[in-house]
Amino acid sequence: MRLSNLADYAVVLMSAAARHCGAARLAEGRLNATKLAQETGVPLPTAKKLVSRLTAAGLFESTRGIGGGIRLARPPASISLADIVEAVEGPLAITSCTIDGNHDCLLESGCTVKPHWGVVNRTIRQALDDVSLASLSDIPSTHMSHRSSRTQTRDGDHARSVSTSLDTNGIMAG
Amino acid sequence: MRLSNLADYAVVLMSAAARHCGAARLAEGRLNATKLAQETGVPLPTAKKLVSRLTAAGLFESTRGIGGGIRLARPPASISLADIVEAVEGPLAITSCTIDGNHDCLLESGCTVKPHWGVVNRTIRQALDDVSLASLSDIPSTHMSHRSSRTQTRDGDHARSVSTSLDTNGIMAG
DNA sequence: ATAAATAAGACTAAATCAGTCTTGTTTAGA
DNA sequence: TCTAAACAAGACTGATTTAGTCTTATTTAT
Repeated sequence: MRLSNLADYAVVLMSAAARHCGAARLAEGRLNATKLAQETGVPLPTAKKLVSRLTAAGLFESTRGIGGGIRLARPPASISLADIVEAVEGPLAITSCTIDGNHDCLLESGCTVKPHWGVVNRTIRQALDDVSLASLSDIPSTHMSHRSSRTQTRDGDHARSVSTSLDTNGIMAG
Repeated sequence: MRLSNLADYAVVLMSAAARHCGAARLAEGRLNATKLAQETGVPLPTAKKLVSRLTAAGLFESTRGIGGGIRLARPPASISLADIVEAVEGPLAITSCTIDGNHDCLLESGCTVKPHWGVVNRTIRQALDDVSLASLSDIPSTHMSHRSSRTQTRDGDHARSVSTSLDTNGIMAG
């Protein structure tokens, strides 16, 4: 029930990208994976990989060659968390049985659980859809889900582990 | 962003248990992991493991010995999907930074993303909380998220792969 | 007191995920 | 026109997590 690290990184990366170029002022920055990695602290190779995926998914537009780079394909307001997560992790489904065409079910037609997954799934998707990239780039705070201050490669150790006293702004008080 | 197989199995298992004993008529059935495995098609060793975890989490009550078995610790109406998922997967948090006390964040205090995870997280938890075990045991249909009709062990091959034409009751039309 | 039945926990194997490296493509400059 | 530098894209390897199997410990009826 957790987001993969890759998806989390992707959100951070795109959030940074949104702050930078924002489809409007595209010629401004000549943004690329390296720059994003520097700013966010995401390891460069991982950033490159994610940029690839996000480009393939149509969230970034890339230009090759010596003057190349990337830019957001759409304005930040029209990109949601759901878009990003789905681009990195694939179809957004809680259980494999909620994926279309998956009929390898062992239970013989007496399953009482399946109908409910659809509801849960829609709710979760909605929650992710309601947060746009634009809103992500506004309020500054402290976060990133790197598990540890891992060894940076020679590509740059622009990020350092910070321990702030800001924590748990409200989780699972259920 | 998918539930682990184990968590999915756990839901199916408890749903079956709810149909059976239901804390009220507890003496009725002498339910145990083996019986649940038979009825649901979940592999026996896996069922045993899950029963252990669910018992440790306080959702099942177990009795050892020759006449032993398990039963729901609380009435089905007061057990939610969130309870089950949390029992199997641990704290319900979308990103590791939403877990209390996790401060291994690489980004140096300018993170604009974190504040939003709390909202998303609460929404998701609510969605899982809104579905009770009681409601799961009512409407029959077809489902289970086993990926394949895998080779059953000698313990029993009570389950067989069924392919119905029932699909996608509403996912990610978003 | 013994043996059978059961839950609990340790262990092994598989799958997935994260991260690194190499290759291919493009364009500026000589 | 050729060469070299910059960049994205994709293949590969290692590590972590997850799923599944097996063994051990505990309890009670006989």
